[in-house]
Amino acid sequence: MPELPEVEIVRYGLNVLLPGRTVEKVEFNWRKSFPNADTDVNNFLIGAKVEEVTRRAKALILKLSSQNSLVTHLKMTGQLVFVDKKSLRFGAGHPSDSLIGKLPDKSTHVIITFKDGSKLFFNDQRKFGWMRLLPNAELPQIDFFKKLGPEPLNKDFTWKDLKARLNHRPNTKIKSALLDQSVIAGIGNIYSDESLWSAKIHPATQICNLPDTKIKKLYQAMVSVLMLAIEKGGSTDKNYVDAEGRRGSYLLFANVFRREGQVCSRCGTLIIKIRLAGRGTHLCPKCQRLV
DNA sequence: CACTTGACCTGTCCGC
DNA sequence: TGCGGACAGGTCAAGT
Repeated sequence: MPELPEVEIVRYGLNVLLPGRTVEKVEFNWRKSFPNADTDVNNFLIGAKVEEVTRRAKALILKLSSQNSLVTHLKMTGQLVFVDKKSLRFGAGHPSDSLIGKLPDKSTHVIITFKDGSKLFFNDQRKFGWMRLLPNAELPQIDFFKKLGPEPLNKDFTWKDLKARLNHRPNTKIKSALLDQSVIAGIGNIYSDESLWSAKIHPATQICNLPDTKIKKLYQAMVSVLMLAIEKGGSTDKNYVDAEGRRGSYLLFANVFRREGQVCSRCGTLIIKIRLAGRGTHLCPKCQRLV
């Protein structure tokens, strides 16, 4: 479930909390979550200082003083939550739905303890997520990063760039293309449905049937949907929380996602849910006509 | 090349 | 109350 806005919020939070802290201890209990943990942790993670937290697509990157990076992908149910020493000891003073004071729990797979006693928890109920320690120089070469398209919120990414990338796949349905990380990086199921509703485009529209005006609208919709989601703390369906264990409220503002059977806020027609690209897909059948 | 299906996992919900 | 099955959605690999 974490898509670009959620991962960006976690990045922002961690980048406030982690830089300057030195790793003292690493515990992990699920090998697939951290496949190269044995070989490199002692050499490049223990004793290293966190310098900066960055993001590419839906991946978080903790830059370390050891010239390595700890890369994390949250996939659908992953969480990366920081807890300071005081909260670890007392746990109190936080809202009842906050995770702080309740960690580790049964979904905790990795615990990083810093020299000052604070901890970073990697939780993942469904165990799809992963952490990997890689030399900085190798980051651009791993498959995951190599094939990614541009960041939609980069200032130099324009609607014409979007058009050029979409035109490489004229016969693809627009929703499939939005979900394809090699076309644009960071969009997932929630924000593709929301962007398409906002631009009044049916998710199954073939790209060759989209005039420039629609692609421009889609570009604008995508950017404003992503920015609104960041402003609202992201979308929490079940699992997503930020770097301090707080949930996001964007789904309260969603127009179609998980709103099948409710009325379209633009025209009053009932929102429907179909299956497309193997995913639940939500749309207004009147606003979003298939051409 | 476009598209679908299955795999990876667990928790929740629905119908019987 | 318990049980089986469908479903949730990010990514990759394999099949149509």
